This record gives sequence, C-alpha cells and structure tokens, in this order.
Amino acid sequence: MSTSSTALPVAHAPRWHRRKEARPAEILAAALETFVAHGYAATRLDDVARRAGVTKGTMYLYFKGKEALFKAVVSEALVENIMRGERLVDEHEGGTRELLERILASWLDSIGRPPASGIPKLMIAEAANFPDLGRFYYDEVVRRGQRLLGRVIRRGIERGEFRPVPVEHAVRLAIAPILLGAVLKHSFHACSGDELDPRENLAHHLDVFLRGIEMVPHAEVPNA
Amino acid sequence: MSTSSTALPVAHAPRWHRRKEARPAEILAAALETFVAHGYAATRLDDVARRAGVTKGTMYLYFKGKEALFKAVVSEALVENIMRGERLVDEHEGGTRELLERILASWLDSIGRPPASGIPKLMIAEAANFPDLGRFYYDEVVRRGQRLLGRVIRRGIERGEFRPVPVEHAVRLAIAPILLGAVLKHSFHACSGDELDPRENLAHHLDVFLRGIEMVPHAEVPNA
Amino acid sequence: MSTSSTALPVAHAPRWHRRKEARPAEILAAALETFVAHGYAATRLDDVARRAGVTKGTMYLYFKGKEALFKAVVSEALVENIMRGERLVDEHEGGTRELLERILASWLDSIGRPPASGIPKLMIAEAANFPDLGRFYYDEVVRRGQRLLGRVIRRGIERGEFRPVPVEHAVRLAIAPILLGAVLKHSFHACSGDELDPRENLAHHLDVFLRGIEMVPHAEVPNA
Amino acid sequence: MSTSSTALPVAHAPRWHRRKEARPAEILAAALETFVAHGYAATRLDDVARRAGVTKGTMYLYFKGKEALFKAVVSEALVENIMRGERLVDEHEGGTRELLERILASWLDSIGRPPASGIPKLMIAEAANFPDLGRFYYDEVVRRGQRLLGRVIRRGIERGEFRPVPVEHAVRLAIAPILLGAVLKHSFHACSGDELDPRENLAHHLDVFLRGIEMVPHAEVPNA
DNA sequence: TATGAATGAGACTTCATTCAT
DNA sequence: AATGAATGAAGTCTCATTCAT
Repeated sequence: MSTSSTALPVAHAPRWHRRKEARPAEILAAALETFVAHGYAATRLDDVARRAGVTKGTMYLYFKGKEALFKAVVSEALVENIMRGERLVDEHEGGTRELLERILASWLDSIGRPPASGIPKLMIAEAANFPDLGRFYYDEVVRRGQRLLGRVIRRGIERGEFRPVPVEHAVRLAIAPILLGAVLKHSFHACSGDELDPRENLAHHLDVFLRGIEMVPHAEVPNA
Repeated sequence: MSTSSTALPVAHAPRWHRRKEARPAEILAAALETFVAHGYAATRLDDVARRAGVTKGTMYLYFKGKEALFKAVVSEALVENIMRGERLVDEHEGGTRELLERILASWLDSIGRPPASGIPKLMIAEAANFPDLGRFYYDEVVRRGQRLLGRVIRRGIERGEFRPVPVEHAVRLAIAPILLGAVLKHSFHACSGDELDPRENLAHHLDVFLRGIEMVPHAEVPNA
Repeated sequence: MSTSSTALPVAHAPRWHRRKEARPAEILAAALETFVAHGYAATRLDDVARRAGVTKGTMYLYFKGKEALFKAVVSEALVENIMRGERLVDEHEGGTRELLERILASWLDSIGRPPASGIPKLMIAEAANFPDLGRFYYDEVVRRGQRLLGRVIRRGIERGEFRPVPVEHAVRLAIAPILLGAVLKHSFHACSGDELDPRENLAHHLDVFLRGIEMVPHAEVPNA
Repeated sequence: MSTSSTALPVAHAPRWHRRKEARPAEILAAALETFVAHGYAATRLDDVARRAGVTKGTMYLYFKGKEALFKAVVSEALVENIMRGERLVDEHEGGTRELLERILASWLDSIGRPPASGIPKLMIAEAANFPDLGRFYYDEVVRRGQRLLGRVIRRGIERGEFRPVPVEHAVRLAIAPILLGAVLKHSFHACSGDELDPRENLAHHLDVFLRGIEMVPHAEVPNA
C-alpha cells in the first residue's frame, strides 16, 4: 500500500481512544442533537454514533438500545432545569412584576439555548409514541412549571398587584410565546429566513402581558 | 360482490361507485390521523391502509409513495383554511378589537378541530425532515397568517385604537397561546388528565392581550 | 442486458410466483433440513430462505420470526407420528414378540427417514435452549413412546412370554439402539465412511433383546 | 493488592501464582460446561469468561479464538479416556462376561460423570458444523471404542462363550443404552422430572444383553 | 499477564414498494 | 380498480476479536 519509499515515521493514529468517562456525555449530546433534528424514528443510530465519534457498537456499551438512549437523552436534559425556578420564587422579596420578569427570563435562558433547547420540540413530536415518557415530561416539567408560575401570579393577585385573573389561564398566556418561540426555532430554523430576537420578544411579551393583568394601568392617560 | 344482476340504473351513483370516488379522500383522512398521531417515519403505510379500509397496494393507485402521500395530506389540509381570514379582514368595517376577536376565533375554529387540527404539530415535528414542505408551510401558512394579523394590528395602531407596539412581536404574542394550545392537545392528550377549554382560554387571552395593547386602558380608572 | 439482436420472445421469467398455499410447507421443509444440519443458532434465515426458494422477507409473511419457525418445524414434524404406534398396540392380537417387532419396525420407519428423521438430533441439541419446547417434546414424544413400549413389555410379562424384567429399564434398552442410530446418522453422516444398515441392525437388536427377556430361551439347547 | 512489601519467599508457590497456572484449565472447564449447555454457536465467550472468573480478553492469551477453544475443550476431554479401556482388555485374564462388564462399567464411569460427561451430546450437536473435528472424534473415539468392544466380543465368540453374533452389530447394541442415557441426561435434565439410575440401568442392560448373546442360555430351563 | 473499551461484520427484522393476478 | 404475495434495502442489535493501557 505504502508507496512512499522514504518511509516517514507516520504518526499512525490509534484506531480509537479509551475515554470511558467522557463517552456517555458525548453520546448523549450527539443523540440529543440528532433526535431533535429528525425525531426518534428517523434518526439512525449510525448517525448518532458518527456524530459522537464512535461506532454503533460502542453505544451499546453505554445504552441498552435506541429507546433507552432516547429516554436517557430526555431525562438528562430535564433534571438540571427543573428546580432552578422554584428557588427563584422562594427567595424573591420584591414586587411580583420583577419576579415574573426574572423567572421568564431565566426560563428563556435554559430553554432558549442548546443543549436543552430542543427538548420541547422533541417531546411534542414524540410524546404520543412514548406514553410513559410523555406522562413523565408532562407531570414533571409542564405541570410543575405551570404550578410555579401559578404561584407567582397568585402572589401578585394577593398582594393587589395583579387583577384577579383566572390563574390557570394566565399561566398559559405567560408561557406560550416563549415556549412556542423555542419550538418553532427548532422546527423551521432551516426554512425561516430571519427571526425575531427571542429576548426582545420576551421584553414585549412582558410589557403587553403585564399591562394586561396589572391592577394599575400604565395609562399614558390620566388627566389630558 | 354485487348480487343483483339486474341492477336498475338509479339516478344517484350506486354505492360502490361513490366509494371509488371517495377513496382518495378516505385515504388522506386516514393518513392525516396516522401521521399526526405517530409522525412521518413511525407511521406504517399498512396502518394507514387498514384505517382507510383498503390495502397497501391500492394506495399506490392514488399516491406515488409515502412521501407523496404525506405532502398531499399537508397540502390538502391547508388550502381550505388559508384564505378565509383574508376575506374577513378586507370586509370588516367596525372596530379593530372586534376584528381581532373574530379572526382569532375563526382561526381557533379551524385549528382547534379535526381534521386540520393536527397539522401544526405534524409540521413542527417534520419540517426539518422535509425542507421543501417546511418552507412551503412556513411561507404559505405561518408567514401569511402573520402578515394577516400584522395588517389587523397595524390597522388598530393607525386608527389610534392600539398603542404603537412593534407589530411583528405583537403578532407572535397574539398567535402563541392558540397555536400552542392546539399543538399540546395533540401531543399530550393521552398524558394530560384535564385541560382548559380552548374557547375560554381564547377569551382570557383576548382580554389580557387587548388590555396590553389598547391605547385607552380598561382602567378601573382614573380618579373619577 | 439482452444481447440478442433477434429479440427472441424470452420467457422473461417473473421474479416470483404467487404460491401462497405451498409456501409454508416449503419453508418448513427447508427449515427442518437446515436446523437439523447446523442447529438453531448456527442456521441463518437467509439460508433457509434460499433453500426454500424465497427471500428472507417472505418468511416473515408466514412465521413471526426465527424462534416461531423453529417451533413450527418441531411441532409439525411430531404431530403425525405420535399416535400411530398406539393404534398398533390396541389392535394387535397375536404374540407379544411379533407386536414388539412390528412396533419397533414402524418406529424405525418414521424416525429413520426424512423429513422427521432429524428431529431427535435437533431436540437433543436444542432442548436446553428452548425449555418449553424441550419439555413438550419430552412429555409428548419421549415419555409417550416409553409408556407405549412399557405397555407392550408388561403385556408380554403378564402373558408369561417375557421374564419379569423391570419394565422401565427394558423400555430404554429396547429403544436405545434405534434412536441412537438415527441420531448418529445425522451427526456423523459426513464423517463416518460406511455405516451398518439400520434395518439389519434392528433385526439383530430384536434377536438379542428378545433372547434376553423372553421366558423360554432360544437354546440350541437342552439335551440334544 | 499485595500489601506486604517484604514477602517472604515461601517454598510452595504463592497463591496468585498457582492461579495463573490454573487459568487454562479453568477456562477449559468453564467452556466445556457452557458449550455442552448451549451448543457452540449459542455460547458467548463473555459467559465462558465470567464463569471462569476472567475477562474475555484474557482468554485470547490462552486460546486463539472461539473455534480453537472449542477444539481444545473436546480434545482435552478425550485424550485421557481413550486408552484406558484398551489396557483393560489386554490385561484381562478371566471370562469375557466379566471383561465386558468391567469395560462398560468403566466407560459409564467416564462418560457418566462431569466433566467429560457432556462431550457426546456436544459432538452430536456440532459434528456437522466442524467436519474435521467430527471426523477426528468419530475416528478416535467412536471407531476406536467400537473396535475395542469388537475385540471383546470376538474374544467371547472365539472362546465359545458367546454365540457367533455379527460383531459390528453387537457392538452397537452394547454401547447404545449407555451412550444414549448420557446424552439424554444432558439434553433433558431440565425437562425430565425423574430419571433412572444409570448404574442400575447398566446392570439390567448387561443382564439382558448377555443373555441375548451368550452361548449357554441362562435357562430356568432344562427340566432335567 | 490481565483488562475492558472499542470495533465491525453479520445476524434478525421491518416495511416501502412492486407486480402478477 | 383492487389485491396481497413477494421483494430487498435499510435499520437495530449482538458478539467475536483487537488493542491501548
């Protein structure tokens, strides 16, 4: 094979490296990307492997199979973000408006940035195919997040800052633009030419939403 | 199968004729349900066929293949709903608030009910796998809907009914709760125990959103 | 492809023929041969398919998978032969020696000739890997055959034709040479150059065995 | 592991040395069990390794691969038992009946007890997949054993103890119950509830077989 | 000597697609 | 027009084997 007559001492890269500790995380990261991009059924383990820099077989050293990998991906991406907001609420002292702003901003931060960024889209697409995982996600993430925001809004109402809006509905209104933005970004990022800046959108959302629920209107108003 | 050899020529097409003509529609309906439920890659043509009451082979008489069927499903579900709203805007005479209410209600009507109800979820899940279809959907539905709502909001601003909010952002805020509601219903209907009534949610959304953008606050107001 | 410029009306063999009724039997026959020859784990479904003149996929139209195919092979090969002997015993009128001769000859016939010929070897090799199938075979074939022969020998004893030998043991002695012959033929047919004629061997077996258990010795005997 | 840095030089090899020397034997023992239990193709080297208390990699230090291990297992189990019987025949002085009894008993001893006990079942299952090994086994064990027993029976005939039975056939009759017993025990030990005692069975076998071939009948006979 | 992470060929299985009927 | 038997490419998963440590 070697045609070089001067036989340079080729570095002769080893076929693989032993990196037991790093592997699972690498594989999970690659899998998350691929699952988010193509959905569960359409992602080939081969692609995940290649993206992770290993071979198909290697993945079976760390995950029992495709479904196990999928569940690991989702689980892993969730655990970290679940409790962050709750602390925020407990510790907050000032006005509820500021609390709401901080919470939604923090949430946009986690949901708006890889790696976890694609999970909502993924769950929307696959919940029906993995009922147990779907239920887990719905209970532990969706429901929990709703309860959290519900506490905030109720706090505002009790303190006379917000009008007595129906909490359940208000929660959904507060969440929707942020969540939908994240989902659409992942779905149509290849199709949509230009997009609005999520942070700016959040600012406007807060402006409109808070005007909509706060007790004292921001009236340009008064006397005139 | 026909047992009567002396079948009288009836005025209306005999049953087994009608059925033949209905085939494509039946198949499309079955395909829509299945694609929405499981996603593109996970639906088996066999299942679609069984649900449509035909065999796999028959489907190839009407559609070139799985992908063609998928695109037909999406296209067919879209055409009807695209232009309805535009007429609404053109013809409307009264206040913009009422116009917005009517448009969103009409949209909730079409998006909130089968058959088209599942298309958004489907597109969110598959847009990345079918870039051309994704772009088509984005341009012809998402963009178009945004432009439509943009006109409404701009109308309100120009007529002094709305504050001079940034239109692009406001449009997204107006759409988000409705769209997200439809998507989540399809994704988690098996997992979420109870859900809010979409219509009620729309009412609250309009209340809050309009308070948020209207020029004259709904103030409990001034000093009076 | 065709290089013939005179365009003979080539029969243009169809890629496949529709033979729904014949398929299962053909596949089972091919599978039996292959399983017997190589054992369960070492037979590739591809080989079975090729031998049956179909493709891999076709086999899944008739059998759920490899294991189902294996069990079908064994079951099918058994049902026919199970009850034959029992009738023989019930209907027999004459001496027990003749009855035994007829039964063993009949058994050699079924066990000694394809297709069922290889089942014993197959079960010996695989019983431990398919415990349920093993138990079924042991109960329905081994045990049943032993009981049958036990009745015969007991009959001989009761009628004073045979010595009062322990039946259970005698049964095994009667069976062993025939069964082992069949098994070894399938195992070493490629290794053993020449083999004894099974029928001749049965004759000698009967001669020796009956001399061994009959009441009146075949003595060259007495005084003479 | 070794905690003592001043380890005294002990006379007998330290434990961890002995273990190293024992490795091949341990592996062979584990492999024999596993091969016998599941057959060649169905045994995973991983299982053999675990049973031997080593890792897969270690086994490659002692055996070139799966096939080599298999052949080593078979060979090793055979060498010891091959020549034992031959000495017995050469040295024997008394009646041929006793010689036959001693030989078969000795054989039952080796074949009836682990570790070698499962080899016949293994060879029956795998001979066709390893033609060279099959031929070796057939020639060196089967054939050789047959020749040995043939000599014994011929001796009996020549000395007027046995009737002039056809030796080749008689040999098979003598072997069959013992060999089959061993094979079936390994195949159906999980399925068959209770089994006869092999030694007792051998006793009855000898009784019947010898009555069947001996010159002077055991007649309850004469009258005289 | 021993390990066990990594590999990759090959097996089973599924399913979109074709085509004789 | 309709069927459904047959195909074969492609995917998931296993496991004998290798090799850096």
